Amino acid sequence: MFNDEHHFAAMNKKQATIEHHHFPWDHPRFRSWIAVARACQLMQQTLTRALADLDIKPPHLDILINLYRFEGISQQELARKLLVGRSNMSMLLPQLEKRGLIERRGDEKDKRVLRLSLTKSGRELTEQAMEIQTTLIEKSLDNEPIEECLIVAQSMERLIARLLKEETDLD
Amino acid sequence: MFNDEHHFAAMNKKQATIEHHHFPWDHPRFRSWIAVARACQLMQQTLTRALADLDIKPPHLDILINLYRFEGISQQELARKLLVGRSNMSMLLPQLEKRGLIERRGDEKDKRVLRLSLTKSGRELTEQAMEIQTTLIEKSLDNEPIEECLIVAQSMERLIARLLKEETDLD
DNA sequence: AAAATGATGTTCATCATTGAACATTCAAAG
DNA sequence: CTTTGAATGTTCAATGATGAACATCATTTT
Repeated sequence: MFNDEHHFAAMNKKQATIEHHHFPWDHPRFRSWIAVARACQLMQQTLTRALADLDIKPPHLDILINLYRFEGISQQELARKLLVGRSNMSMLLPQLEKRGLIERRGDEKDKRVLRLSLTKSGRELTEQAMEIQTTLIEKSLDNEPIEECLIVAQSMERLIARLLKEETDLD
Repeated sequence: MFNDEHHFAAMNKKQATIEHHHFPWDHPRFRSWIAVARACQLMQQTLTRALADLDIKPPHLDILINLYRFEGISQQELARKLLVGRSNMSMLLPQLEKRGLIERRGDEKDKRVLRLSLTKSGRELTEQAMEIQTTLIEKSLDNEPIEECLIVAQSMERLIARLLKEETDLD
Protein backbone atom coordinates (compact mmCIF):
# COMPACT_ATOMS: atom_id res chain seq x y z
CA MET A 1 0.00 0.00 0.00
CA PHE A 2 2.90 2.36 0.55
CA ASN A 3 5.15 1.47 -2.35
CA ASP A 4 5.51 2.57 -5.95
CA GLU A 5 5.99 6.25 -5.36
CA HIS A 6 8.34 7.60 -8.01
CA HIS A 7 8.45 11.05 -6.55
CA PHE A 8 11.94 11.86 -5.35
CA ALA A 9 13.08 8.52 -6.62
CA ALA A 10 16.48 10.04 -7.26
CA MET A 11 17.04 10.81 -3.58
CA ASN A 12 20.24 9.09 -2.60
CA LYS A 13 20.39 6.46 0.07
CA LYS A 14 22.36 8.48 2.56
CA GLN A 15 19.76 11.20 2.65
CA ALA A 16 16.95 8.72 2.82
CA THR A 17 18.33 7.06 5.92
CA ILE A 18 19.63 10.12 7.71
CA GLU A 19 16.79 12.54 7.14
CA HIS A 20 13.96 10.92 9.02
CA HIS A 21 10.31 11.82 8.72
CA HIS A 22 10.44 14.42 6.04
CA PHE A 23 7.20 13.10 4.62
CA PRO A 24 4.06 12.27 6.56
CA TRP A 25 4.05 8.68 5.37
CA ASP A 26 7.42 8.17 7.01
CA HIS A 27 5.89 8.81 10.42
CA PRO A 28 4.81 5.55 12.04
CA ARG A 29 1.90 7.19 13.81
CA PHE A 30 0.77 8.82 10.60
CA ARG A 31 0.79 5.51 8.79
CA SER A 32 -1.03 3.87 11.66
CA TRP A 33 -3.71 6.45 11.52
CA ILE A 34 -4.17 6.23 7.77
CA ALA A 35 -4.65 2.50 8.18
CA VAL A 36 -7.25 3.07 10.87
CA ALA A 37 -9.12 5.54 8.73
CA ARG A 38 -9.16 3.28 5.68
CA ALA A 39 -10.25 0.30 7.73
CA CYS A 40 -13.15 2.31 9.12
CA GLN A 41 -14.19 3.39 5.69
CA LEU A 42 -14.18 -0.17 4.41
CA MET A 43 -16.05 -1.49 7.41
CA GLN A 44 -18.69 1.17 6.94
CA GLN A 45 -19.16 0.27 3.30
CA THR A 46 -19.32 -3.42 4.07
CA LEU A 47 -21.84 -2.86 6.82
CA THR A 48 -23.93 -0.71 4.51
CA ARG A 49 -24.25 -3.60 2.09
CA ALA A 50 -24.88 -6.10 4.88
CA LEU A 51 -27.76 -4.01 6.19
CA ALA A 52 -29.33 -3.38 2.80
CA ASP A 53 -31.90 -6.16 3.26
CA LEU A 54 -33.25 -4.49 6.39
CA ASP A 55 -33.49 -1.18 4.53
CA ILE A 56 -31.43 0.73 7.06
CA LYS A 57 -27.96 2.26 6.94
CA PRO A 58 -25.19 2.50 9.53
CA PRO A 59 -26.34 5.88 10.88
CA HIS A 60 -29.81 4.48 11.51
CA LEU A 61 -28.36 1.45 13.23
CA ASP A 62 -26.25 3.67 15.47
CA ILE A 63 -29.41 5.42 16.54
CA LEU A 64 -31.37 2.22 17.07
CA ILE A 65 -28.64 0.58 19.14
CA ASN A 66 -28.47 3.59 21.42
CA LEU A 67 -32.23 3.63 21.86
CA TYR A 68 -32.04 -0.06 22.62
CA ARG A 69 -29.49 0.51 25.36
CA PHE A 70 -30.70 3.84 26.69
CA GLU A 71 -34.47 3.95 26.62
CA GLY A 72 -35.98 7.40 27.02
CA ILE A 73 -32.85 9.22 25.92
CA SER A 74 -33.32 12.71 24.50
CA GLN A 75 -32.33 13.83 21.03
CA GLN A 76 -29.59 15.99 22.42
CA GLU A 77 -28.07 13.19 24.47
CA LEU A 78 -28.33 10.89 21.48
CA ALA A 79 -26.56 13.36 19.24
CA ARG A 80 -23.80 13.73 21.82
CA LYS A 81 -23.27 10.00 22.06
CA LEU A 82 -23.10 9.67 18.29
CA LEU A 83 -20.84 12.71 17.93
CA VAL A 84 -23.16 14.34 15.44
CA GLY A 85 -25.10 17.59 15.36
CA ARG A 86 -28.61 18.03 16.72
CA SER A 87 -29.87 18.95 13.28
CA ASN A 88 -28.86 15.54 12.05
CA MET A 89 -31.16 13.88 14.57
CA SER A 90 -33.94 16.24 13.58
CA MET A 91 -33.62 14.96 10.05
CA LEU A 92 -33.24 11.24 10.70
CA LEU A 93 -35.56 10.58 13.64
CA PRO A 94 -38.80 11.60 11.90
CA GLN A 95 -37.99 9.04 9.19
CA LEU A 96 -37.66 6.26 11.75
CA GLU A 97 -40.79 7.47 13.46
CA LYS A 98 -42.79 7.37 10.23
CA ARG A 99 -41.60 3.82 9.69
CA GLY A 100 -42.97 2.92 13.09
CA LEU A 101 -39.60 1.95 14.52
CA ILE A 102 -39.36 4.58 17.24
CA GLU A 103 -41.59 6.85 19.31
CA ARG A 104 -41.03 10.43 20.39
CA ARG A 105 -42.84 11.63 23.47
CA GLY A 106 -42.46 15.04 25.02
CA ASP A 107 -41.00 15.11 28.50
CA GLU A 108 -43.51 16.29 31.09
CA LYS A 109 -41.09 18.10 33.35
CA ASP A 110 -39.20 19.83 30.58
CA LYS A 111 -41.31 20.69 27.60
CA ARG A 112 -38.27 21.26 25.43
CA VAL A 113 -36.99 17.70 25.31
CA LEU A 114 -38.34 14.76 23.34
CA ARG A 115 -37.85 11.34 24.91
CA LEU A 116 -37.08 8.56 22.47
CA SER A 117 -37.94 4.89 22.64
CA LEU A 118 -38.18 1.88 20.36
CA THR A 119 -41.47 0.37 19.34
CA LYS A 120 -41.91 -3.38 19.33
CA SER A 121 -41.09 -3.69 15.65
CA GLY A 122 -38.22 -1.27 16.13
CA ARG A 123 -36.75 -3.48 18.82
CA GLU A 124 -37.10 -6.56 16.62
CA LEU A 125 -35.45 -4.84 13.68
CA THR A 126 -32.66 -3.61 15.92
CA GLU A 127 -31.97 -7.12 17.16
CA GLN A 128 -31.70 -8.41 13.61
CA ALA A 129 -29.43 -5.56 12.62
CA MET A 130 -27.20 -5.95 15.67
CA GLU A 131 -26.87 -9.63 14.86
CA ILE A 132 -25.69 -8.70 11.36
CA GLN A 133 -23.23 -6.12 12.62
CA THR A 134 -21.84 -8.35 15.34
CA THR A 135 -21.37 -11.19 12.90
CA LEU A 136 -19.57 -8.91 10.47
CA ILE A 137 -17.24 -7.60 13.14
CA GLU A 138 -16.48 -11.02 14.57
CA LYS A 139 -15.91 -12.36 11.08
CA SER A 140 -13.56 -9.52 10.22
CA LEU A 141 -11.57 -9.58 13.42
CA ASP A 142 -11.51 -13.21 14.44
CA ASN A 143 -7.97 -13.49 13.16
CA GLU A 144 -6.82 -10.74 15.48
CA PRO A 145 -5.79 -11.98 18.92
CA ILE A 146 -8.12 -10.79 21.60
CA GLU A 147 -5.27 -9.06 23.42
CA GLU A 148 -4.51 -6.97 20.36
CA CYS A 149 -8.15 -6.00 20.10
CA LEU A 150 -7.99 -4.80 23.67
CA ILE A 151 -4.84 -2.84 22.97
CA VAL A 152 -6.56 -1.22 20.02
CA ALA A 153 -9.64 -0.47 22.08
CA GLN A 154 -7.63 1.13 24.84
CA SER A 155 -5.59 3.22 22.43
CA MET A 156 -8.75 4.44 20.76
CA GLU A 157 -10.53 5.20 24.00
CA ARG A 158 -7.59 7.23 25.22
CA LEU A 159 -7.57 9.07 21.92
CA ILE A 160 -11.28 9.77 22.15
CA ALA A 161 -10.96 11.09 25.69
CA ARG A 162 -8.10 13.27 24.60
CA LEU A 163 -9.85 14.78 21.61
CA LEU A 164 -13.04 15.37 23.53
CA LYS A 165 -11.09 17.13 26.24
CA GLU A 166 -9.36 19.36 23.70
CA GLU A 167 -12.77 20.18 22.30
CA THR A 168 -14.37 21.22 25.56
CA ASP A 169 -11.28 23.23 26.46
CA LEU A 170 -11.94 25.42 23.43
CA ASP A 171 -15.50 26.31 24.43
CA MET B 1 -18.63 5.26 27.84
CA PHE B 2 -20.34 1.90 28.33
CA ASN B 3 -22.04 2.43 31.65
CA ASP B 4 -25.39 3.71 32.79
CA GLU B 5 -27.61 1.42 30.79
CA HIS B 6 -30.73 0.70 32.79
CA HIS B 7 -32.08 -1.81 30.33
CA PHE B 8 -32.21 -5.29 31.91
CA ALA B 9 -30.82 -3.85 35.10
CA ALA B 10 -32.70 -6.54 36.99
CA MET B 11 -30.67 -9.36 35.42
CA ASN B 12 -29.11 -11.32 38.24
CA LYS B 13 -25.39 -11.74 38.63
CA LYS B 14 -25.29 -15.43 37.86
CA GLN B 15 -26.87 -14.88 34.47
CA ALA B 16 -24.64 -11.95 33.78
CA THR B 17 -21.51 -13.98 34.33
CA ILE B 18 -22.62 -17.26 32.79
CA GLU B 19 -24.43 -16.02 29.72
CA HIS B 20 -21.67 -14.38 27.78
CA HIS B 21 -22.16 -12.06 24.85
CA HIS B 22 -25.87 -11.75 24.70
CA PHE B 23 -25.56 -8.15 23.68
CA PRO B 24 -23.19 -6.73 21.11
CA TRP B 25 -21.55 -4.42 23.63
CA ASP B 26 -20.51 -7.44 25.66
CA HIS B 27 -18.32 -8.63 22.78
CA PRO B 28 -14.77 -7.36 23.20
CA ARG B 29 -14.23 -7.11 19.47
CA PHE B 30 -17.48 -5.23 19.05
CA ARG B 31 -16.51 -2.71 21.69
CA SER B 32 -13.09 -2.39 20.15
CA TRP B 33 -14.58 -1.63 16.84
CA ILE B 34 -17.02 0.92 18.16
CA ALA B 35 -14.11 2.71 19.77
CA VAL B 36 -12.22 2.70 16.50
CA ALA B 37 -15.20 4.10 14.63
CA ARG B 38 -15.81 6.87 17.15
CA ALA B 39 -12.14 7.80 17.23
CA CYS B 40 -12.12 8.08 13.46
CA GLN B 41 -15.16 10.28 13.50
CA LEU B 42 -13.63 12.60 16.07
CA MET B 43 -10.33 12.77 14.25
CA GLN B 44 -12.10 13.66 11.06
CA GLN B 45 -14.01 16.46 12.72
CA THR B 46 -10.92 17.80 14.41
CA LEU B 47 -9.00 17.70 11.16
CA THR B 48 -11.82 19.49 9.41
CA ARG B 49 -11.52 22.40 11.82
CA ALA B 50 -7.74 22.37 11.65
CA LEU B 51 -7.83 22.66 7.86
CA ALA B 52 -10.46 25.37 7.77
CA ASP B 53 -7.87 28.13 7.33
CA LEU B 54 -6.61 26.54 4.14
CA ASP B 55 -10.19 26.26 2.86
CA ILE B 56 -9.97 22.55 2.20
CA LYS B 57 -11.58 19.55 3.84
CA PRO B 58 -10.28 16.06 4.61
CA PRO B 59 -11.49 14.55 1.33
CA HIS B 60 -9.58 17.20 -0.61
CA LEU B 61 -6.49 16.58 1.44
CA ASP B 62 -6.70 12.86 0.77
CA ILE B 63 -6.70 13.65 -2.92
CA LEU B 64 -3.86 16.15 -2.71
CA ILE B 65 -1.63 13.84 -0.69
CA ASN B 66 -2.08 11.08 -3.21
CA LEU B 67 -1.29 13.39 -6.08
CA TYR B 68 1.78 14.50 -4.16
CA ARG B 69 2.98 10.94 -3.79
CA PHE B 70 1.83 9.52 -7.09
CA GLU B 71 2.20 12.11 -9.78
CA GLY B 72 0.36 11.36 -13.00
CA ILE B 73 -2.09 8.99 -11.38
CA SER B 74 -5.43 8.54 -13.13
CA GLN B 75 -8.83 9.29 -11.62
CA GLN B 76 -9.66 5.63 -11.49
CA GLU B 77 -6.50 4.72 -9.64
CA LEU B 78 -7.03 7.62 -7.29
CA ALA B 79 -10.57 6.53 -6.52
CA ARG B 80 -9.34 3.01 -5.82
CA LYS B 81 -6.69 4.22 -3.41
CA LEU B 82 -9.21 6.36 -1.56
CA LEU B 83 -11.85 3.62 -1.57
CA VAL B 84 -14.45 5.87 -3.13
CA GLY B 85 -16.42 5.77 -6.35
CA ARG B 86 -15.26 7.25 -9.64
CA SER B 87 -18.19 9.63 -9.65
CA ASN B 88 -16.90 11.16 -6.46
CA MET B 89 -13.65 12.10 -8.20
CA SER B 90 -15.59 13.50 -11.11
CA MET B 91 -17.30 15.85 -8.68
CA LEU B 92 -14.33 16.92 -6.58
CA LEU B 93 -11.46 17.17 -9.04
CA PRO B 94 -12.98 19.90 -11.21
CA GLN B 95 -13.28 22.05 -8.08
CA LEU B 96 -9.61 21.64 -7.29
CA GLU B 97 -8.77 22.28 -10.91
CA LYS B 98 -10.76 25.52 -10.95
CA ARG B 99 -8.86 26.62 -7.85
CA GLY B 100 -5.63 26.07 -9.73
CA LEU B 101 -4.41 23.38 -7.36
CA ILE B 102 -4.28 20.49 -9.81
CA GLU B 103 -4.04 19.82 -13.52
CA ARG B 104 -5.80 17.19 -15.60
CA ARG B 105 -4.15 16.17 -18.83
CA GLY B 106 -5.41 13.47 -21.16
CA ASP B 107 -3.14 10.49 -21.61
CA GLU B 108 -1.74 10.22 -25.11
CA LYS B 109 -1.65 6.45 -25.35
CA ASP B 110 -5.09 5.90 -23.86
CA LYS B 111 -7.55 8.64 -24.64
CA ARG B 112 -9.90 7.52 -21.89
CA VAL B 113 -7.75 8.33 -18.92
CA LEU B 114 -6.99 11.72 -17.39
CA ARG B 115 -3.60 12.05 -15.73
CA LEU B 116 -3.55 14.17 -12.60
CA SER B 117 -0.81 16.33 -11.18
CA LEU B 118 -0.34 19.14 -8.70
CA THR B 119 0.39 22.68 -9.76
CA LYS B 120 3.02 24.67 -7.96
CA SER B 121 0.49 26.32 -5.67
CA GLY B 122 -1.21 22.99 -5.21
CA ARG B 123 2.03 21.45 -4.00
CA GLU B 124 2.62 24.32 -1.59
CA LEU B 125 -0.88 24.07 -0.18
CA THR B 126 -0.50 20.32 0.17
CA GLU B 127 2.69 20.73 2.14
CA GLN B 128 1.02 23.14 4.54
CA ALA B 129 -1.97 20.85 4.93
CA MET B 130 0.19 17.77 5.49
CA GLU B 131 2.07 19.65 8.16
CA ILE B 132 -1.21 20.40 9.90
CA GLN B 133 -2.43 16.84 9.65
CA THR B 134 0.86 15.33 10.80
CA THR B 135 1.01 17.67 13.75
CA LEU B 136 -2.54 16.79 14.73
CA ILE B 137 -1.87 13.07 14.53
CA GLU B 138 1.40 13.29 16.44
CA LYS B 139 -0.23 15.47 19.05
CA SER B 140 -3.14 13.08 19.45
CA LEU B 141 -1.08 9.91 19.57
CA ASP B 142 2.13 10.91 21.28
CA ASN B 143 0.93 9.32 24.49
CA GLU B 144 0.51 5.96 22.78
CA PRO B 145 3.67 3.86 22.82
CA ILE B 146 5.09 3.39 19.37
CA GLU B 147 4.79 -0.40 19.67
CA GLU B 148 1.08 -0.11 20.26
CA CYS B 149 0.74 2.13 17.23
CA LEU B 150 2.43 -0.54 15.20
CA ILE B 151 0.13 -3.21 16.60
CA VAL B 152 -2.83 -1.07 15.66
CA ALA B 153 -1.44 -0.46 12.20
CA GLN B 154 -0.87 -4.15 11.60
CA SER B 155 -4.32 -5.09 12.84
CA MET B 156 -5.89 -2.53 10.59
CA GLU B 157 -3.87 -3.50 7.57
CA ARG B 158 -4.82 -7.13 8.00
CA LEU B 159 -8.44 -6.08 8.31
CA ILE B 160 -8.23 -3.97 5.17
CA ALA B 161 -6.66 -6.81 3.22
CA ARG B 162 -9.34 -9.15 4.45
CA LEU B 163 -12.28 -6.92 3.58
CA LEU B 164 -10.85 -6.10 0.18
CA LYS B 165 -10.41 -9.77 -0.54
CA GLU B 166 -14.00 -10.51 0.46
CA GLU B 167 -15.08 -7.76 -1.86
CA THR B 168 -13.24 -8.99 -4.92
CA ASP B 169 -14.42 -12.53 -4.23
CA LEU B 170 -17.98 -11.33 -4.71
CA ASP B 171 -17.36 -9.90 -8.19
C1' DA C 1 -12.68 -6.30 -40.13
C1' DA C 2 -16.80 -6.48 -37.06
C1' DA C 3 -18.80 -7.26 -32.86
C1' DA C 4 -18.77 -8.05 -28.10
C1' DT C 5 -16.74 -7.07 -23.83
C1' DG C 6 -14.46 -4.12 -20.63
C1' DA C 7 -12.44 0.21 -18.77
C1' DT C 8 -12.64 5.26 -17.90
C1' DG C 9 -14.90 9.34 -16.95
C1' DT C 10 -19.36 12.16 -16.60
C1' DT C 11 -24.11 13.27 -15.27
C1' DC C 12 -27.99 12.87 -12.43
C1' DA C 13 -31.11 11.99 -8.60
C1' DT C 14 -30.80 10.77 -3.84
C1' DC C 15 -29.35 10.94 0.76
C1' DA C 16 -26.56 11.97 5.16
C1' DT C 17 -24.26 15.67 7.46
C1' DT C 18 -23.25 20.19 8.73
C1' DG C 19 -23.63 24.98 10.58
C1' DA C 20 -26.36 29.03 10.94
C1' DA C 21 -30.59 31.17 12.03
C1' DC C 22 -34.72 30.61 14.48
C1' DA C 23 -38.55 29.47 18.09
C1' DT C 24 -39.68 27.61 22.37
C1' DT C 25 -38.89 26.64 27.04
C1' DC C 26 -36.22 26.54 31.22
C1' DA C 27 -33.07 28.44 34.80
C1' DA C 28 -30.54 32.17 36.90
C1' DA C 29 -29.61 36.95 37.94
C1' DG C 30 -31.17 41.37 38.48
C1' DC D 1 -41.33 39.51 38.78
C1' DT D 2 -38.62 40.54 34.89
C1' DT D 3 -34.84 40.06 32.25
C1' DT D 4 -31.05 37.63 30.71
C1' DG D 5 -28.83 33.69 29.28
C1' DA D 6 -28.70 28.86 28.17
C1' DA D 7 -30.63 24.47 26.44
C1' DT D 8 -33.53 21.83 23.12
C1' DG D 9 -35.38 20.99 18.86
C1' DT D 10 -36.45 22.57 13.90
C1' DT D 11 -35.61 24.50 9.31
C1' DC D 12 -32.79 25.66 5.48
C1' DA D 13 -29.06 25.95 2.11
C1' DA D 14 -24.75 23.89 0.97
C1' DT D 15 -21.74 19.96 0.49
C1' DG D 16 -19.79 15.18 0.08
C1' DA D 17 -20.78 10.50 -1.27
C1' DT D 18 -23.21 7.00 -3.81
C1' DG D 19 -25.03 4.04 -7.59
C1' DA D 20 -27.20 3.85 -11.97
C1' DA D 21 -27.34 5.18 -16.64
C1' DC D 22 -24.70 6.95 -20.23
C1' DA D 23 -20.85 8.11 -23.70
C1' DT D 24 -15.99 7.19 -25.27
C1' DC D 25 -12.37 4.63 -26.18
C1' DA D 26 -9.59 0.00 -25.84
C1' DT D 27 -9.16 -4.76 -26.00
C1' DT D 28 -10.60 -9.28 -27.09
C1' DT D 29 -13.34 -12.53 -29.71
C1' DT D 30 -15.34 -14.11 -33.54
